[in-house]
Amino acid sequence: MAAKDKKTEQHIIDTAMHVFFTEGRLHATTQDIADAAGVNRTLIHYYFKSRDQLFDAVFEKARLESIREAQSVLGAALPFRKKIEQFVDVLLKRLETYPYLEISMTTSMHNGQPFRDEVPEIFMQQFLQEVAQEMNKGTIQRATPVHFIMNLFSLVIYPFIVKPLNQHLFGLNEQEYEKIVKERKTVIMNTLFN
Amino acid sequence: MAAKDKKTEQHIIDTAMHVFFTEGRLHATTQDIADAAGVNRTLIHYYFKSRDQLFDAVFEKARLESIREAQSVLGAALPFRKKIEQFVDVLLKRLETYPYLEISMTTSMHNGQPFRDEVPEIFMQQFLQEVAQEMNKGTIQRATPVHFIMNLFSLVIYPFIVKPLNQHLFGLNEQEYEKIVKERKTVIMNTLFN
DNA sequence: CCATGATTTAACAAAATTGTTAAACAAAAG
DNA sequence: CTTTTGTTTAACAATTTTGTTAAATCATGG
Repeated sequence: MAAKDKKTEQHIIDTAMHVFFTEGRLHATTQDIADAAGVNRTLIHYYFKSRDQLFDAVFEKARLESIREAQSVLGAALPFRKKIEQFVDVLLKRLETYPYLEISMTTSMHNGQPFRDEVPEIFMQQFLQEVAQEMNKGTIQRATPVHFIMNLFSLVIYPFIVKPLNQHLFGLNEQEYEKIVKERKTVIMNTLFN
Repeated sequence: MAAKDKKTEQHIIDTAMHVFFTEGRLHATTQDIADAAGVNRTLIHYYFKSRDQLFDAVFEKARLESIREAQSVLGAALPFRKKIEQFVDVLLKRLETYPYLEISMTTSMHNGQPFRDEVPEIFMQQFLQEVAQEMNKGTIQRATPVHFIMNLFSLVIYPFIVKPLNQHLFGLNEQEYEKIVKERKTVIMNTLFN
């Protein structure tokens, strides 16, 4: 039953990802996750020895997915602006699925969850060079290249993270916030490019 | 002893804010907080009936501080650009003290922590009008005014939130990240203004 | 100094959570 | 059909956490 094996194991991981990264319940119990997965709590210990090891599996999968996704766009052979546009799309789509992903991973890293792969990603180093070239062309603001990517991530991700806070601050209801979100991509592109 | 009274009560709140918003340990126990405050756990129940009520007090204080700070700058009679510059300074300073503030408040709001004051802030509505005027002048990108403030918050706050994630992604050590942070203000101003 | 409120100590009950074990049951593979 | 593997059930121990209580001690204002 190697097939079903992996299937259930992955189902538990996926459910945990949903609980952590979609619902933002980073300190959900093993029982919570078992319930959400429609599975007995004992089964979680059967596949993952402990809560910590389930965490490890979840974070490793999330990390790999994020990197693969970023790489597939940023590493592609595309005109720079087109590439950024696509990447914004990818990020926005992922945020709909996992609004709490970055926030959770950061919190966890801060509280001792280590990254398995401590090596910086190579594709990112390559992309940084591409950014530098673009700065020389004058299409984007001249600065240390990481700033461009920081700006990109910030502008896309942050408004999703603090949605409830923003709704209160600006006095926006659900629909009004939806409307703003729809405008975001254009605003972001205009902000990033000269 | 009304004086000492409030003193200790505030000390506990301040300590909790430190634990939550500086260290990012949002699910610290009452014992953790008592220890950090150098105080007996029973005393926490003496001042705050329950963990939840301590939470309420902490979040209410954080919220009021944030609003007061924002208001004092954004509500001041200053040229627009100068105002934004000052606000970036204020935000950056606050982030050094409480890097996990926004992230924590958002997570908590999502998990049921309600805002006492559900009324949107008036000063923000006024400031939004100021932003609209500035857009008409052409000094900043033309869009729905909230976008400008979203951009501002995003660009300043997000890189702090995901510092560990960014360090890994870009392969930056502590000093290198410090250097980037120092450059942030200029980059942000250049990004926000045409 | 003494009365009052602040703070600690100790001890405890109740609940929640994690982790373990053994037995039973289900389903699919050989 | 029988063995193996996946899954559930039940019961339990250990730990952590919250919340409560009563008594003792400390500090200070009147």
